[in-house]
Amino acid sequence: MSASNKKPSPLTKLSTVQPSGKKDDNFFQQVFDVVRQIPRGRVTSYGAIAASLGAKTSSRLVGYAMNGAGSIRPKVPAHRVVNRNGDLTGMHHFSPPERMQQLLEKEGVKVENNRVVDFKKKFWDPSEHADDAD
DNA sequence: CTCCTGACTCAGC
DNA sequence: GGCTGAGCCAGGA
Repeated sequence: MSASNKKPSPLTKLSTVQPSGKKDDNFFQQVFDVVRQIPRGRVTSYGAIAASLGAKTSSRLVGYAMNGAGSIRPKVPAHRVVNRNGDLTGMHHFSPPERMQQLLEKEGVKVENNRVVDFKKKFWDPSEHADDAD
């Protein structure tokens, strides 16, 4: 009933930025780190990752960072990262675009019409597990 | 150095 | 209900 699906998102400021004189690609590194923490059979959105990093406004950078996900090591489950609608926006960047859907389905995530089924159910909030790093 | 694009998202019309 | 513009940061031409 009622479809009042709002996302208040308290936004916990847990940004673990360490201005130790070394900033480099901290942002990208953090994104990869969070994505790697995504459990199997779960998915998350770019904005969620960006928000967990304290840069929800930089949701674009998350996607941009994933651009090199297939080139960095260890491998990053970029296929578990979709947009806020649960659409496989980045599927076109995979070797074969269908690879993303196959990987998701293989992990138990149903995908239909390039969209994650029950995305909200499979949604994995990095902010809730951000503390589980290391 | 300047301009533009990009796997996003929100607000406005 | 869909389209447009603006904001974000980084990298390439």
